[in-house]
This record gives sequence, structure tokens and C-alpha cells, in this order.
Amino acid sequence: MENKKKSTIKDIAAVLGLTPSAVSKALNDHPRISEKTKIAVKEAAIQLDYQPNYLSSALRKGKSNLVGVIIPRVNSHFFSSVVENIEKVLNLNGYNIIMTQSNELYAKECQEIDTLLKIQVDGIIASMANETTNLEYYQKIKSKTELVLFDRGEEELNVDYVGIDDYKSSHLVVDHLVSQNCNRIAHIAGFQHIRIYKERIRGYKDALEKWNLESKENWIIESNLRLEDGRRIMQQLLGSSERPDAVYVAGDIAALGALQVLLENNIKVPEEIALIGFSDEPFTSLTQPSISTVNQHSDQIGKLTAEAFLERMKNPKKKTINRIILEPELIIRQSSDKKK
Amino acid sequence: MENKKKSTIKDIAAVLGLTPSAVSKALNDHPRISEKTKIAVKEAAIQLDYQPNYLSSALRKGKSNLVGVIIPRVNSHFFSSVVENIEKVLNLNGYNIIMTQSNELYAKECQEIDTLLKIQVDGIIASMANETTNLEYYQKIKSKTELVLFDRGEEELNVDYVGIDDYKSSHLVVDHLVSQNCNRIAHIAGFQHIRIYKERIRGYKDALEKWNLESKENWIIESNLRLEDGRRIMQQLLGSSERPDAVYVAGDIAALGALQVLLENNIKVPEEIALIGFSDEPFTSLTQPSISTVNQHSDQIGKLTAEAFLERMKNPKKKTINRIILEPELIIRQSSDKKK
DNA sequence: TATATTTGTTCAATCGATTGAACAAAAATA
DNA sequence: TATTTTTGTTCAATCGATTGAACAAATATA
Repeated sequence: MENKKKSTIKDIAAVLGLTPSAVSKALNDHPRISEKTKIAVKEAAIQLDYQPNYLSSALRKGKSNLVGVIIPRVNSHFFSSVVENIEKVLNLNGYNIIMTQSNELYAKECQEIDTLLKIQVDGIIASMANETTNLEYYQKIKSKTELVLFDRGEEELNVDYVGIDDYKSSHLVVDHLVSQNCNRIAHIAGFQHIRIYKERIRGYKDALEKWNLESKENWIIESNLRLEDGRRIMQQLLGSSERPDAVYVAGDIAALGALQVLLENNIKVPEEIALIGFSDEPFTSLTQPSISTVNQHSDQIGKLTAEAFLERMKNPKKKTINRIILEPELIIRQSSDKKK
Repeated sequence: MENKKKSTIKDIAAVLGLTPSAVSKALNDHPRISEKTKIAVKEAAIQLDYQPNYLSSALRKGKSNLVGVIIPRVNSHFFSSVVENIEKVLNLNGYNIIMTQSNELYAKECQEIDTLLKIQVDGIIASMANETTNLEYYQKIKSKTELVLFDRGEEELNVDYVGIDDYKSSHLVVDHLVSQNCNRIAHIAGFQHIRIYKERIRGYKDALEKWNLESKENWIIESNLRLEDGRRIMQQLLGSSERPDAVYVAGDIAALGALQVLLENNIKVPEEIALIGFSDEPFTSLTQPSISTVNQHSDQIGKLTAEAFLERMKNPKKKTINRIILEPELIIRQSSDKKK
């Protein structure tokens, strides 16, 4: 009763009295095959519910048409939006993607890389886990297949990259806070060993200097930027001798944690302390007050990353590296907008 | 300079002066191969950084060792936790998973199914999209490969299934609310065409009846259970002539939306209106007040689903269907706990 | 010593699709 | 009519690993 057999070109060939190779060529629109046979073959293929055996053609062609995508976590609007857009572009070009998440863990990331290499993907698009400092596994990818990075990338890997201008983002944030008459601006930061967070810190410091504002070392606190990190650090800032009048958080989730603590302590946001997050996660517009944040253009990043990947596939040994840096956009919401 | 060639058993054979078949057998611990050769071969394999070509062995064996997992969305703790646990169990058994999301859309789901079938997965584990009512594509999966469902499943598909007792969950919720002296209990529900939501509604009605409570039809409102749905429906309930004193929401995100509206209207939770969600998403313990909810044992569901799948793979033509139903657990938090 | 058994390896076919070369038939050109 | 060109198809090798059968050598048994 169960009829799980799949039909092959052989079956089609048998039905039409042709050879498998003629069928294959007909399906692939080979110029030497007559229109008549092509039509007959394609009809028979539909009749028999023929699905090409991906494994065999991939083996023969030396190309799986699968692309591995590694992201730190998927329950983030930024990453899932990027992946969605990568998928959209790659699907149009005949690729299918396999999405995996590292959960920000180095060990998991290594395991995922091994899996992807094992199933012979044609290339890997990745954004590195927070934990990752050892680049060995990324070197391994490079030695076996193509690699394109987005958002979280390391320059020394010397691969194609798409991201935003993190340094400039901090300037946008600080400039805006200054315009709101803030002058004691703290920064709940990500870890410096990750390039994007280092850049945000550098931008933050330079922007403060630009405005002749004090830059206190204990106003820059690095963390994993989880919700609980935001809460903990905000509490710490509130307890310090000199309270900031604005906090710039390098991630929205941590910013939410910080906001929770502020509200629990009956601190008026933005009047007493203004708050700005990073990434434009959807919930930032839903909180009370809504949270100002930086839009990273996840859709654009996804699209451009996929295009960079396709470019690389077309030209695997091109020496020049493609680095695409997008302009950040500050989204001003209630948490930093002191209307006069 | 770039050295992206991968070594094959041929290379190993050449190095050791053996034939490829001897190498293959040595690597697979064939009994007829001598210990000495096995050791030599395995050593050479490491030396040459040999990775078996997954495509060729999959083709030969007629088995890809890939399992497709389709979930409605990944930015939900429930689903990502289930997938994580499925992956854990399947990895131990030599399978790799390909995770895809339908985004609750029927069209996307169909597309993902086609992709998975195309790349010849050995089976598919899925939880159906909210939108899905046409089971044609799931029938297609059944006709081509193995299928196991969890959480969102349809009985008429007649496949292995793992989920919780949704009917009983509603009883737990209502019983608890009654114990808190609530007697006007509304239900923000999911759509009836999805079995789990239908069961929750049925349990809710029966539990009300059990306690001789009025069951008003306009206190059961179906939706997609997104945040905005929760907000909209809560507003609607507040505006109605007879306000409920408790609201049972069939999803945590919608419950969060409902809570936001309650707080915005300065309604005391749980004193004036008690609130209970569903799924035990992590944020439910972080809100102020924290939200009571139903724990679906996502880790267990993942583990058991994977095991059901493995069982099915071992015995593809077994006629009896495995239906595993777990006990729900009510987690009482501030939003429904009126301490005496 | 002759024969049977065990052991270690090679041979050759296979999975399904692809592809350049070969070939025959039809059409075009000289 | 003879020769070249075009067209439509088949042949055979290939991708890399697997596997049953075959074979030779070593060992055991009669």
C-alpha cells in the first residue's frame, strides 16, 4: 500500500523508449535534443511525478547547491530578518539554505561548521558567536569552501563582509543625546574582542571627546548583552556615586532589561535618564516608553550578503575582498526624546 | 595558493598501495580487513584530512541522514527548545537536521516542504503553521518519506505525534482561577481549525460547566495570538458591558499584549483581573507582574519526538501510530495569585 | 601430502544523473 | 550523385563510496 518509490530518469526513458542520457539532456534543455522529445520527456516527468535525485546530480556536478548559514541565535529579529533575505535572494539563484544557530557558543559553532562541511555545502555565510575568539574553524571553512561574513566578522579572516558602520552609529547616538542636553552618557557595551562592539565603543569615546564630555572608564561596562546583563549593569550604574543622565546600550534586549530596572526604580525616562538601544528589534516600539534604537537595515544586509556570496561563487579565486559597509540610521523614540 | 581540494579514499589508497574498496572497508570496520591495515588506513585518513563524501555515500546507501524540521517560527522559546532537543537526540544517532520555518504561512510551508523533499531528507518532523488547513502537502510528505508531527498536528493525517494534553491544560487553568475566586473567566483563544486550540477551548468550556459557571460565547475570542491580537482583544473585553475577572490566553505573547493593555488602563492584576498565558515563554517570568502560564515541557516534547522518529525509521511500515501525550503543568505566578 | 577453512584483498557492479565523444540518419551543399 | 553539415540519439565514462563475489595466500584439518 505504501508507495514510497521515487521515479528516476530511467523510468522516464523506459516509458518513452529512450536512453537515460537522452532524458537527462531533454530535461536540461540540451540544444541537440529535438523540441518534440523535450516536450514528451517533460510531460512524462510530470506524469511520473519525477523529482531529480539531488544527491546524484550534486555528486556528478561537484556542487550541492546548498549554502550553510550560521547565526548566533534565531530569536532575534535582526538575524532572522537577515536570514530571510539571504534565503530570498539565494533561492532565486537555485540555492537552498541550511540555517543553523550557534547559540553564541563557540563549541556549538564548531560543531555546526563540521556538520555543514560534512554535508558538502557549496559555501557558508556566517555571523560569529559572541564567544568566538579562536578563528581556527573559520580558517577551516576557508580551506574547504567559500565563506562570507556579515555583522559579526573579523578582518583578519580576510573574507567578503557586509555590515554597518558601527563607529558612526555611536556618533549618531551620542550626537542625539547631546542635543537632548545629556552630558553624562554611560555605555552598556558588548565585549571588545568582537569587532562591532569594539567599534561602537571607539565611536562612543571619540564622540564624547568631540563634544568635550567626560569619558569615565567605569561608565563603559562590557557584557554579553542579555536581558539580565542589562538589568544587572543598570542596577550597578544606579548605585554608583555619580549617576549618568543617559545610557547607550549596544543591544536592544539589554536595553529592555535596563528599562525595566529604571521603571522599577521610578526613574523618569527620558527626563532623568535617557535610553538608547541598538538593532531596532520590534519590541522596542512596543515598550512603555518606546525605546530609541539604531536601525541596522537587516533586509539590506541580507540581500547584499547573498549577492556578495553569489559574486564569490562566480569567481572563487578573485583576490580582492568585498567589504560592504552600510549607513546606520538612528530611530528616535520616547526613551530619548525630551520634547521641549 | 588556495588549496580547496578534498581528499578521497582513492588518495588514501594510493598512499598505502591499496585499492579504494579496501580503504572503504577499513574505515567502516569490515571484519575481513586486518587490524594492521585498519590502523594504517585510519592514520592516513587523518594525515590527509580525509572527510567522507557525504553525497556519494548517501547516494549509494539511499540514505541522506538528513532530517528536515519545519516549525512555525523560531523566535519562540517553545519551538526553539523543542528543535534543540530533537537535534540533540538525532545527532547522537548519526542524523543531521535542517531546520526551516514556515512563519505561520501556508505558502512558505509548502515551499519548505518541496525544498526538503528535493534534497532527499530521510524524513520530516513538523509542527504545522497556523494558516494550514489544506493537508495536501503533508500527504505529499507521507507519500515520499517519513513524517512525525509535534504540538500542531492533525489526527486525520494519521502519523506519529507528540504533544501535551491541551484539554486537561484548560482544566488546570480554570480550576486554579476558580480557586482564586474568579467566576467570570474569558478565553482569548487560537483558531478552532487547529486541533490544539480547539482542545483548549473544549477544555475551557467543560471546566466552566464543571464549576457551574456561565459560559458566554462572546468571552471566547479566536485570533492568531500575536501580541497585537492580545492587545486588541483585551481592549475589546474591557469595553464590553460585563467585564471578566479573569482572562485565560492560549498563548504567552498574546497574554503579554493583554497585560500591557491592563496596565495601561490601571487595572490591578490579579486583583481586578487575573491573567494566565500558555507556553511558559521565558519573558513571562520577567514581566511586572509575572505571568502565570502552562508549561508544555518543550524539552521532553523534543526528546520524545526525536525518539518517535527514530522508531519510525527503524520500522517504516509499522501500521500502528504512536501518539504520545504529555501532562501539562500549571505555573502559578503573580498575575493570577491573589495571596490571601 | 591433499583438502578444507580462514583471512586479506581486489574486482566489478551499483546508486542516479551528467556529459563529451561517437554514430547514424537526415538535410544541405557542391 | 558525392560530400559535407546538421540534427537527434546512444555509448561509455564519471562523480566517490559501498558491497557481494571472486580470488589468492595463509593456516588448519584430515
